[in-house]
Amino acid sequence: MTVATRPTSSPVTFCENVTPTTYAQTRHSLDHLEDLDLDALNELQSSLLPGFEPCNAGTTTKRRRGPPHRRRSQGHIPRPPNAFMMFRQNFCKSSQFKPGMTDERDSLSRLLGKEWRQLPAEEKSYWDLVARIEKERHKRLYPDYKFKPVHKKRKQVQEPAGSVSKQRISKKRTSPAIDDESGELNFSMDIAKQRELQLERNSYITELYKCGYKTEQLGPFMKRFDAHHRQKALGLSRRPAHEEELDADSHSDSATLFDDGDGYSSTRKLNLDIPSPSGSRISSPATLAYSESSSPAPFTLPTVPRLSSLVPAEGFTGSCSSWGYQQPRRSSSVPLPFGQWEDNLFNPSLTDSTFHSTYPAPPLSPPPMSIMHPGFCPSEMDPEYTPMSIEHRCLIGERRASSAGGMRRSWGSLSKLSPSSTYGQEDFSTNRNGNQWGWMQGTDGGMFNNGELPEVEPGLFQPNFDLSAGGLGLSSVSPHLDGAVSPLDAPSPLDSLPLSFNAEEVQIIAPQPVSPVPLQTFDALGFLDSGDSSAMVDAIMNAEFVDASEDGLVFPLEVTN
DNA sequence: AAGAATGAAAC
DNA sequence: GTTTCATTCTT
Repeated sequence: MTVATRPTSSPVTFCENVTPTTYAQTRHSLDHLEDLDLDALNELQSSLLPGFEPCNAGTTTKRRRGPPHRRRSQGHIPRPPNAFMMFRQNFCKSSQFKPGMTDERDSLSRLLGKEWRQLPAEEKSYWDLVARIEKERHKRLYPDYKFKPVHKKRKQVQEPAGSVSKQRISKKRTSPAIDDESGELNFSMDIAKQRELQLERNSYITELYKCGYKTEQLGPFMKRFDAHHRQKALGLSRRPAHEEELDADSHSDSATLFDDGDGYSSTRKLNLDIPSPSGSRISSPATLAYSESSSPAPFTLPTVPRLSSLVPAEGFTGSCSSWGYQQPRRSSSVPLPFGQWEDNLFNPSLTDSTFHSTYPAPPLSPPPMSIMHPGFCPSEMDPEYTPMSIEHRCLIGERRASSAGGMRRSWGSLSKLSPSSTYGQEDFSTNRNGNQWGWMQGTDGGMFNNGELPEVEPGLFQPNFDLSAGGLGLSSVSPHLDGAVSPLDAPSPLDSLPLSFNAEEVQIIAPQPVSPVPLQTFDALGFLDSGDSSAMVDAIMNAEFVDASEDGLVFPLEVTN
């Protein structure tokens, strides 16, 4: 476990230490690979690549069944891999990666592509060397090999002079995150700003990928991102919801970077994996993802600040009897639905004052980045949010709002909690000011022993996680951190609290593996598509209640009259 | 002859 | 879907 003295926002790369460390010892000049025989090459390669076995050139022996002309059994000889291929293969072989970490191959490829482009020159040259050796080995093993790609007949497309081939345009569109200056970001903004925004946009996309989102799921995220920044740049007041809907639906010339014709609409399709209304219990995929027996964690993600001691800041003269730090967390049960939430968030016709006090609702103005992600319900305490309708409640899934919305984990010192029959002395620690304090969880004031947080909350690693700092009973000093706050660069909560702390008492919890949370929608009855909300409400009200407190199953919506 | 386009390598 | 390189196609 790594212990640091200060929470940092040091960049956490997606795949640290992908390059074997032995490189340093073998950096001597290797200009004469051509002179080495196969044995020498094998030896050299094994010294460079841990786990290297001098089998056939190419790399692994087992290979997926390819097209007939490329079967090993047919005597096909694969090309020698290039540096990137070696890099990628090594990553997949290494303990960092296990099959199943990403559902989608291409997201891994994209991540690795980005990683490769950012790889320090020194590490790149390591992989160049490995690839060179591989090439030489290949030459020794198959002296007569010649790469003979089979060219398909290129179809002749006659274009009128001056027009641009469509093929050419689409060909260059490699990753949505790269080098695309077109799209919605192109409003009146100077070039430098645009570039900066583009970079921000790219890293946002990377964050999403890291958290397991798939390319086709990014549409709503980027839609909000673009809308938010366009608004910011133009300094406009709120843009009517229907206009945004129009933007999304009409594929006009204001296409976004993700608009491939069906970019946004694809996320509107419902992915049904939900409890049946009859109340049969179906385990949530999210629950599975959190369980220990599920597939291995995808990535090592950032660290979490953790306080072992809090004391009021010097000069703080607040009158509250309790103070602390609140960290909103997402419910650990199930993810929020995708797409529908986004698409309806701004629809003013979907408000309903009945649930004013209980449920989060669409914002009146462009949302802070923190709620541009489905998966985080803003606090009902926030004046920015208006009442929420039944429709909205359905949109957040068939759960009580309390479990759908962001929960808050608090810790700090509470005068109302003192050693008693409920909480024993062992539940408290004494800080250096002599104050007793303990951790609390949720809203019930339950405490954990001796300052230990019970578990690492996976939601902390979500890109949608909002590190807003709040003080218990200290609303005046709980700044809401607006803007794109990813766990990677969110300011330490320590920075925004009226607290001082002992540097040596601040620890970093070692990075914990976190499984990607499957994104799903929970439209049990399929009404969202039909738009028949009254039927939906009827059905939900008649649905059997499923008690699932233990294993985090989905609750039917609790309807209050 | 030079530049563009494309296949193949691993997963 | 990734990067790179060898080869082939096009101008």
